Amino acid sequence: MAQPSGRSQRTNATLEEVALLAGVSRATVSRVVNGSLRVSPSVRLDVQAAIERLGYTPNLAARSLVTRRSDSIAVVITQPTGQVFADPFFPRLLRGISSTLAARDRQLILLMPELPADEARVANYLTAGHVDGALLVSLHEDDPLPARLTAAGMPIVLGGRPPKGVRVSYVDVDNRQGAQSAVAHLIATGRRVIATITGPLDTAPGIDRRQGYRDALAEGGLELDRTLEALGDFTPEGAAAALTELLAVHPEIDAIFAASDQMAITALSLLGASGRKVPGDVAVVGFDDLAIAVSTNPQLTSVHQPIEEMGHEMARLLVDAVDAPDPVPRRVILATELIQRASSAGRSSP
Amino acid sequence: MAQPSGRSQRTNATLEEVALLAGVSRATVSRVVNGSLRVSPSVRLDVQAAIERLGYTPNLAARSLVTRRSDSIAVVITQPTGQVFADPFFPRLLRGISSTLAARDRQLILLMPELPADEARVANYLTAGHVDGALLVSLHEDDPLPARLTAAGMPIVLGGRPPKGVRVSYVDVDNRQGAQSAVAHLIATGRRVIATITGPLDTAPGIDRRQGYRDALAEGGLELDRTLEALGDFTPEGAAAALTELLAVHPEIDAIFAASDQMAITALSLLGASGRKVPGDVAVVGFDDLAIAVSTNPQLTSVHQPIEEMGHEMARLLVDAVDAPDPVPRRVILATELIQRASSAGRSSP
DNA sequence: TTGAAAGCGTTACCAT
DNA sequence: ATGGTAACGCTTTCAA
Repeated sequence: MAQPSGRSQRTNATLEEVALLAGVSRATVSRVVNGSLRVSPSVRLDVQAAIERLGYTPNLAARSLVTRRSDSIAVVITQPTGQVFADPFFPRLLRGISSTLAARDRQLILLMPELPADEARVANYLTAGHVDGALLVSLHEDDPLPARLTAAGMPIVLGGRPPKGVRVSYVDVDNRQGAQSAVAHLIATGRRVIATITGPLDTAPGIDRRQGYRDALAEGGLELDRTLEALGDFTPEGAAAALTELLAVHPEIDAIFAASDQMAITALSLLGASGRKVPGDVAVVGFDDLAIAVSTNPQLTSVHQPIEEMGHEMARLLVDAVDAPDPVPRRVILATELIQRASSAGRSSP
Repeated sequence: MAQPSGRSQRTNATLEEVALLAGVSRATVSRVVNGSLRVSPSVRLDVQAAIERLGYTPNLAARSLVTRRSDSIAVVITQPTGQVFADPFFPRLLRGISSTLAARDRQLILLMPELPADEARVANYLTAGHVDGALLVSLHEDDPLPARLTAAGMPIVLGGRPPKGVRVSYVDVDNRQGAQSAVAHLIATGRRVIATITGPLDTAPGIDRRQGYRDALAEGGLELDRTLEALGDFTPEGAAAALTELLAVHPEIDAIFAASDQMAITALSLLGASGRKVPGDVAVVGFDDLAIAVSTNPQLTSVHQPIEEMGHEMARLLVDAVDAPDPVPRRVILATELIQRASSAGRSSP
């Protein structure tokens, strides 16, 4: 597995050396390091001084060998097609996860299987007990990983609603409510022929955002017209195709809710090309609230997702589960927020 | 350090159990696992069968304890202000790093210090010998980490040109050449009053891209006019301010090279708002080639960076250094590519 | 409250 | 080519 040669190693102080310097036994030093209460204050001070002096840091490998815990958590990002990466979702999620994990003294081990072959490797690695738990992000619909890990007794938390009837803990943003508020806003500002460009309908966000669209229509007393629902896939190409079709069938459209900013931006430019004014003729609302939303012309109204907080919650849930195993799956749904900008300004205000 | 309780653990097969089943000694099994040649084929087969049967996976902690290597690599992302994250740079870089590391059987440990306090923790963690080497990305100008790690004998590779006279291995994209090709293209298509919106000039990309702009001007026989160089900071706000100033002083501008797509997109919308046609009146070229470059109106010409390849090279360089220590710093500069789209179409071709 | 000693699972050296 | 046997650095009974 690892045949390459070794390398020069900073000789770190060991527990033994600290014990020697402090004039106590290894066991006592260990107790100090691990915050045991059964150590007299004076000895504790001596030991701490010795630790300080030697710059001692515990050898994680040795500790892990005996405790059978690694104090590290895997984050598994199973990139679907690779295309879904037009936004800085992962950096922000990772930042959220990372800061919470750091605060609780866990290492973040990042696994990004690309090929199906990698996935087997990953599953193997995880079940081999090298990590105490796993955070799973952007799973495909039929990914066997959650079931396998759960069966192996490994605590996991998913990012995003799990497919089917998989009973596991997860954290998600409220896609449905986010979409609902976006469309409700369009209705409130006088739009009546509201189309949507959906995400792929084999993904939870795609499904949930469309449902939010339908919810808002129903609540607003507008009739659901399936020909106003164009299937997109979060990509510019897909959005362009969907919108072209939409405009051909429904030239009277006065608002579009796109299930992603990427698609909304495409819509912005296509609408312009077709001679329609935004928001004069057609209002556009996106989903994601990417940074570029303020750079488009006009600036894009969009649904903001608390991505870092999602990371925080995922890490918190998992670490809690690792520290105190509990078979009951938890779920956390985070609220989204509609950020209103020029692309959906009411007709009264140009 | 870690006082919380343990947790249920999958009891993995051990070397001992495999040895028992295969009817050989632990040492022999170890040799098979590590691909030693000094094992007879028949025994090797027996052992492999036993491994398979038991689903044996080596205990990394135990291995690391004796070999004094962790077979894991840290990726340290010291996010500067947090704003610089308008593009999916990190996911792509991480993907590149991850795949190369996986291919060479190293674990990727991700460290994202946020506060200066975290940085101390990180430095400590790294020098404690828990990883075999570190990949450092997006350092601030005066970050002490490279020096500290190098002094501690830890192999490191930087992503991006190092500040000042720091002598370490690094991988960078050819920002200068990329900018040069962008501006050369503008000159070649008949533009004569070419402005630039720079990045922050205390960062390597900011400096290098401006230099590329100047190179192209010189090569094209155009005189350098510093009032055509507006200071930006990669953000929409900064770009807007810079461009407004620029247009006030030089209403005759017929091309803009923005040091980032984010800024180029802002320029696109501001130029439109000011009544100028792109590319009819003014050509615009960006840098990054973000996915949205194809969704803007008009589509944005931009300099493409091989980010995943950058990750590959970084990982490769580091793992090589870990396996075969060598004090000579290496550097790899990756070529960029100008992707021509509508925003810089020549005047002859509308 | 403290110390002695027994492992944890692996590698690597030394015999055979 | 194979096996026996020390380590590796730490935690954790068990005694004292």
